[in-house]
Amino acid sequence: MKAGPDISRVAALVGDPARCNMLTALMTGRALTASELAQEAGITPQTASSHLAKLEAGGLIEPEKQGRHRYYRLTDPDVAGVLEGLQGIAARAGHMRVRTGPKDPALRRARICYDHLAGDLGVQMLDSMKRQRLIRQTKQTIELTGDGKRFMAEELQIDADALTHPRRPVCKACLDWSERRHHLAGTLGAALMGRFTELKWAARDTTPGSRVVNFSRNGEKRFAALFGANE
Amino acid sequence: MKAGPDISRVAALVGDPARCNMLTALMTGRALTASELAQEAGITPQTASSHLAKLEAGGLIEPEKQGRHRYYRLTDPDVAGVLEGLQGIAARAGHMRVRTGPKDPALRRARICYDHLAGDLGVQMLDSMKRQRLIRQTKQTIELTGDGKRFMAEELQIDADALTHPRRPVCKACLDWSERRHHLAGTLGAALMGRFTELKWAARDTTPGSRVVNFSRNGEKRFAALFGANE
DNA sequence: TCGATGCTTCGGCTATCGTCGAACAATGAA
DNA sequence: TTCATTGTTCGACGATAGCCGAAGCATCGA
Repeated sequence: MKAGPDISRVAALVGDPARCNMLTALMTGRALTASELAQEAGITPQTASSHLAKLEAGGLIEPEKQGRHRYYRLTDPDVAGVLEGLQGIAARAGHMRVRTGPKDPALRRARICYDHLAGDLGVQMLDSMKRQRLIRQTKQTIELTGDGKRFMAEELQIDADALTHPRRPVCKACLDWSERRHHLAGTLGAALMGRFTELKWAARDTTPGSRVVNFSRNGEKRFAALFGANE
Repeated sequence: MKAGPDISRVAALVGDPARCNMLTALMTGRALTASELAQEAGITPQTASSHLAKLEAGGLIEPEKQGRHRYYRLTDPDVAGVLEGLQGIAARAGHMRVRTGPKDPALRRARICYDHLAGDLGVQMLDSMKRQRLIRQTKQTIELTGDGKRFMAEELQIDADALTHPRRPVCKACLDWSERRHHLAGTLGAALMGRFTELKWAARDTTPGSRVVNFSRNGEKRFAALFGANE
């Protein structure tokens, strides 16, 4: 009947919200593990595994085994191109992001993305660090400047040199789910989140499975002093 | 919990086989009626009506009322672009729709892909143009060489400099459905197809909705003289 | 060797959505 | 008017596919 490539099968892969969240998370160009992607999509690892297998079979993503992790990345810049094209059409049709709505504003403000801070405050922190020249962002990589290392040591007692890891970058830009802008990931992002917790500036919500991060009144003040929007 | 420009909703629209058939049928650029599209998709008019309403709401197609008919067309060349991109990905993944078979050899030989020549002859033309160094293909882009511009002007009276378009490239490689190789798209591809039609070398099949392109005896000879396989 | 972690497979539940029959509305022609 | 054609709405059915709990591999570290 019809000849040609089966577009609909590929489109259907992108058509599922969970898979779509995974794909957009991968649009940074960086590879993410299966669990990270599951968290990004807000689903359990089992479900994610099923989705990832389908995306792989559809040629949209490629796996790379490293130890017991499975890193996935978009197979091709063309895939990202198509996703961008779809974004354009969706935007034009007014299908803009259904703001998670007042349903869970806390999740938009601050949440855990794997092990680091995401949401409005996460994005704000990365912005502020750039503005204060604590980090330098070149093409694809981010690294701490000398000022940045001093800042981490003096203000937050974080030894930047101790953060090197064989397979994980110290700094990494991670596309924010709700904000559509980058926040800081990598071992530094994780270390910062850990320090915030230790200092009792912030704590993960006690609801099991919740990714919300609650800042204390004092914590919010101290955070703003370091990474405030008006720095 | 979905955020982001809602690309999954748009993708899901394309993800249904019936709707996808309608969209590909519209890639000729021609407007088709609701019943024609229903037939093209192999579904009843009731079902088609529902699908068309969804596609319209999603901004993928636009209706135009004429008497008791409703003509639908793709809203935008960008939509066609995304569909082409999906074709490319699907083809790479080997998700071809099986029926390419000997079912319609004419369709495999020459057909319209949106507004340019596709099929065996389309692939052959691009190959020949490369061989004659009329175009230069770098990493991701294709462009006309000086020789190419002269060739277009002298042999086909096409002013290459007049083909620039704000949102569409002059040359673009488009993965061919049946051949699994590239043919020439972009404004140049469209201009060439237009010239072939004007010169009466080729004509679109008169069957409504058909994408077959019929070459005249003379047209085939002239085409072969310019883009023959043994050039 | 033992546990811990990351990921996958399996089975069953549920909800979504595509599908069509039937009836209805709108247009055009006799 | 009356009829034919085109397209839509409504209701119900059924298959597809997403989801998770539980269990099973695989890998790493000790």
